[in-house]
Amino acid sequence: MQLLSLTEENYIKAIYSIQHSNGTGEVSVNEIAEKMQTRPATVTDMLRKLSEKALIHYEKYKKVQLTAPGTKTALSILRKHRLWETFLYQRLNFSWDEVHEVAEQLEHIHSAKLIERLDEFLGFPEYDPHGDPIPKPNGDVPVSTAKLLSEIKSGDKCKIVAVKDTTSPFLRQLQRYNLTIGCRLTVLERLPFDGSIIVRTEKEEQIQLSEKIAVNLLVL
Amino acid sequence: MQLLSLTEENYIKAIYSIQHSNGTGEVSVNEIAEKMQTRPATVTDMLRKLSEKALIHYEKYKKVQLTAPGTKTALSILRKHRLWETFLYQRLNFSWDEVHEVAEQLEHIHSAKLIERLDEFLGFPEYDPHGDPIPKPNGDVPVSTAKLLSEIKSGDKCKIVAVKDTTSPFLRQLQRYNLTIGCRLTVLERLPFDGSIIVRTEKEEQIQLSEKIAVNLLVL
DNA sequence: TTATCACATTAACCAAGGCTTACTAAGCTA
DNA sequence: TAGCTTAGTAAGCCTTGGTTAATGTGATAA
Repeated sequence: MQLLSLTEENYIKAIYSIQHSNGTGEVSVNEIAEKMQTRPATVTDMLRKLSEKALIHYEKYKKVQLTAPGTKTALSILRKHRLWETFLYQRLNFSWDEVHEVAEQLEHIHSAKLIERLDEFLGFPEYDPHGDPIPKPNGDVPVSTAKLLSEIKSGDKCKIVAVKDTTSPFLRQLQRYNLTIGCRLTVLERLPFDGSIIVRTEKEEQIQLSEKIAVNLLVL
Repeated sequence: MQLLSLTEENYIKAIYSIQHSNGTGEVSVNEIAEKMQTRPATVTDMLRKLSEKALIHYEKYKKVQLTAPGTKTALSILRKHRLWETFLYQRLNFSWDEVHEVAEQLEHIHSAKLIERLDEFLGFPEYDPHGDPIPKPNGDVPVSTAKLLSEIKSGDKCKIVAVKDTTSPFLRQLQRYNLTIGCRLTVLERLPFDGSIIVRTEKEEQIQLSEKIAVNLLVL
C-alpha cells in the first residue's frame, strides 16, 4: 500500500462511503464533487491520479468503483478512524459528537504498528462508539444483524447498538433523551400518522421518538 | 496561537532545539539550514515568514531568537511530542527507540482538548520516557531534581526515573540486568578505580554497573 | 432517430508552499 | 582594508489541489 496524500485518502474515503450508501456500488463524478465540496473538473483530475495508482476502476464517462487495493486502502483508513474514535470515547472521555473531528486528523497518521497496538490496547473492539463496525487488519468487516428501530414491532424489546447518522445535532438530541449505545428499549406503540414510535427505557421513562430518529437508530 | 503548517512547526522546533543546545540562545541561519536539511536561502525565506507571524526576533544578518509567542508555540509542540511518546511507551508498549518517529507525526495533530485529555489520561506525567521534562499547558517546564546514578552516595537508596541515552544497545543492556524505569536500587559500593557501582535491586540481586551505565541512568 | 440536456472531460490557468541556483551584500577578522 | 564566511535577494521550479470556460458524451424523450 503506497503512501497517499491527505487529499487522496479523503477521496478514497469519499468514494468508499458513496459506494456503500447508494446501493449500486457505483459512484458518479458529481457525487464525489458534492461530497468533497469541490468542482467536477477537480474530481476528474483526481480520478485520473487514483486510477494511475490502481486504486479505482475508471473509464471516462463511466461510473467509478474502488479496486481491490483501493477498497483495502479505504478499509484501512476506516479502521484507523474508528479505532481512534473508540480510543477518544472510551479512554479520553470525549463525548459522542466530539470524536469524529479529531479522529479525522488521527486517521491520517501512518504507522501500522501504532494502529495494531492501539487495537490491542483497546481490547480488539468490533464496533466504534457509534456502533459502526471496525474493519479488521485483513479487511474483514464485522457484519451486524442490527435492524432499524423503525422496523421493530410494537411490544418487542431491543437494544441500541449503533447510530446511522453520526452528526452532532442527532447525537446531541439523543443525549437529551439520555439514549446511548447499549440502552435497552421496549417499543410500546407506533403511531401510523407520522411514524413516531413510543418507547420505554430501562428507567421506566417513556419517550416519543420521531420517525427520523427511529430510522437512524440501529438495534438488536 | 495561529495555525502553522507542518514545516513551520518544524522550523520552530528546530530553532528552539538549537537555542537550547548551544548555550548562547542565539541561532544562525546556517545552523537551521543544517538541522532542516535545506539551503540557507530557504531558511531566510522561512525566517521572514516566521518573523511576520511574530514568532521570532529577526533582523537581517543578525542571529535569530524565538519571541515569547514563538517559545510558547515551541513548548506546545514539545509538550505534544513528549506526551505522545509517553503514551506510546507506557500504554502501547512501544520501545524507547520506536516512540520518536511516530510522535513526530502525532505532535502535529491540532486539538487542545485532545492533548489535555491525553495528559490527564496519562496521570499528568512530568517526564517522558527519555526523562525529558514535559512542558505544562502554560509553558512551565518541570525542572528535574533527578541525579545521575553515578552521583549517589554509597548506602543511599534511589529509584530509576529516566535514561539519558536512548539508543537500543544501552536499553538492551539494561534489559539484561532487568533494570527499567521505576526500579528501586540501593547503592552498595562505589569502586574508585573505574567508577563502577554495585547496586542491590528490590529482588535482592546484586549488579555491578559500569560508570558508563551509571552516568546514563537518572535517579531520584 | 435524433435533439436535448445533464453530466463529464479538457485546457488553460491560479495560488500556496517549499524548495533551488546564481548572484550580491554584510560584517568579521587578519 | 582585503578577503572569507555568512546571509539575503531574485528568479524561478515543482507539486498539490484547486478554478473557469469551453467542449464532448451518451441516455432518453419526443
